[in-house]
Amino acid sequence: MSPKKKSAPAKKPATKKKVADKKEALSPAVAKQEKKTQKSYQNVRGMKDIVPSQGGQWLRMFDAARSIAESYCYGYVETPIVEQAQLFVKSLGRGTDVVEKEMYVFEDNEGTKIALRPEFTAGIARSYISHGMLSLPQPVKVWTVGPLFRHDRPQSGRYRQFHQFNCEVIGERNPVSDAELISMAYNFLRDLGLQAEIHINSIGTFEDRQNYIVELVGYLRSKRSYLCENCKKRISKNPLRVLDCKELGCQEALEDAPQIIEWLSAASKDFFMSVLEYLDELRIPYVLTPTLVRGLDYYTDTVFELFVDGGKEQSQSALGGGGRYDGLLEEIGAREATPASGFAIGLERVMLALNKKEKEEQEGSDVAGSRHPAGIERQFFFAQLGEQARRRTLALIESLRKSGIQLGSSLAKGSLKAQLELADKMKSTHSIILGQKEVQDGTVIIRDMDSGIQEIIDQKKIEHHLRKLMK
RNA sequence: GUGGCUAUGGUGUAGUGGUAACACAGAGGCUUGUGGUGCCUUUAUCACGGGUUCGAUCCCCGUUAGCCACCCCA
Repeated sequence: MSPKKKSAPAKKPATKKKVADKKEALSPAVAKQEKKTQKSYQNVRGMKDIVPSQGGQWLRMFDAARSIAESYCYGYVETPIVEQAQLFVKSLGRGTDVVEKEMYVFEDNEGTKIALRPEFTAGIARSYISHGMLSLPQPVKVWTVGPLFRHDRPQSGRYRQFHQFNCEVIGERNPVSDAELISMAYNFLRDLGLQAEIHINSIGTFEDRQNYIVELVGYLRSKRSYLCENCKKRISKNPLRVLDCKELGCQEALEDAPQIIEWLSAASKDFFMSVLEYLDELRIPYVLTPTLVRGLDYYTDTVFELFVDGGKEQSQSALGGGGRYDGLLEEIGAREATPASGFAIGLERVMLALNKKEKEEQEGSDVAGSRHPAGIERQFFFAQLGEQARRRTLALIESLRKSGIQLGSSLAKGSLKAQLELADKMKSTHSIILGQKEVQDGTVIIRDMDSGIQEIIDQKKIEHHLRKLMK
C-alpha cells in the first residue's frame, strides 16, 4: 500500500541506520525487486478514476440516462471499444482533428489497424449494417453509454478517456426525429437539475455546404487583412471554423459574411424549419446560431450543441451535441441510403456542471451537510458485540438483505463505540444492536439515533419493525 | 500539438538554505455494551531525477503530472 515508507536510498546514512541494516540482510535480488515496487504508479495521463465519493452521482447519471432512453422506447446497445481504424477514418473524415491527431491507433498481433473508439456513432452505424437492422421496422432507435478515447491534451472537462450518453435514430429522414433527440438531451439534463441552452443550426447537404464554402472563402479572402493569424490559416484549412473565432477583429470582419442558411437547398431549408417548429411545439427553447458548425465530416442538415450557464463564454462548456448524418451509413457500406440522426452528451462535463451548481447552492445556504467520505449511506446499521453475536449477526443480516432491507455494518470492528460512530457517519436513523445478552434472549436492541431511545424486540420481528420505520 | 502557471501527509493549507507546522480525514487507544461534543498515540525523508552548496523541501536544470489559454471537442 505505501511502499514509500520503505524507500531508503540511504541518502542520509546517519539517521537511516536501521533501515540500512535491514536492507543489507536482503539478498540483492530481493532488494532489487523491492526497489522496483518503491515507485508508486500514477494513472495514465488524462485518465480519471471514479472514487467512491463520486460514485453515487456517477451512477445517478447512468440511471437518468437509462430512464430517459427507456421512456422514449430506445433499445440499449453496446459496441466494442475497439473497431477497425478505417471505420473512423471513413466516417469522421480523414482531415478532421479527431482522426488526424487524437485517435489511439495500434496494430494487433495480426497486423490489423485497430482504433480505440473516439465516438459512438460510427460503431453503432457499423453495427446496424453488420446485423442487417435495415430489415427491422424502421427507424431503429438505440442508446448506449460508455467510454471513448481521444488523445488530446487534457484540461478541465477534457480527458483522454471520457464517457458519453448517446442516442441514435437510424433509418428515417424526418425532422421530428431530430426534434425528439434534442428534447431527449434537453430533458436528460433537466432531470439532473440542469437548465440547458440549445444552439442549433443547419449545414445542409454536402453540396449545399460545398457551394457555401466556395462563397465563404471568397468573402474571407477579401477580408483577409482584418483576420487574426489563426484564421488566415483556417481559410484554406477549415474555413467554417473562422465563423466562430473568438477574436473581436474577426467577428467584426465577419459581419457581412454570407450565412449558410441562405445557401441551403429548398429541401434542407424546409427540413430545418420543421425541426424548429417541432421544438416550438415541445416548448424547448433554442438559440439560432448561424456560426455553429461541427467538427466531424459526416453531419448534414441539423446540427446542435448543448450548453449550461449562458453558453459559450467558457471553453469546454459544451455538454454535448449532435446532428443528422444522412450520408454516413452509405459511406461505410450500407446498400441503400440510410438517413440517421443522433446526439451525445459528455458525462464528465455534466458532472462538472452538477458540481459547480451544487457549490453555488451551498454558498448561499451553507447547510453543507457532511457526506460519508466513501459515499455510503444507509438508513439502518447493524452493530454486534462479541464472537457469538457476530455469528448470529452474519445470519440475520443475510436474511434481511434477502428480503430487500439493506443494512450498514462493520463486522470486523470489536467495540460498540466504533460501530456506532460508523452508523453516525452513514447517517443511519436507527441502529440494531446485538450483544451476548441479546443472543441468549433471542432479542435485539433498536436504537433511535436522534433521540437515543432504545427498545428491545424479538429477533423474529426485526424485518417487520424495520419496514415500519422505513415509512 | 503550442504557450503560461503550479507541485509540501489521504484532503486543504503554513513554513524555512541546516530535514517540516496547522486543520480536517484515517487507524488504534482512554472505556470489548452505546455515536454525533473530550483526551492520547499514530499517519510526510516536502512529485521524481540531476546540479549548485559544508548542507536543499527551499536556488538552478530536466522529467512527470495537474491547472489555464490556444487548437479542437464531449
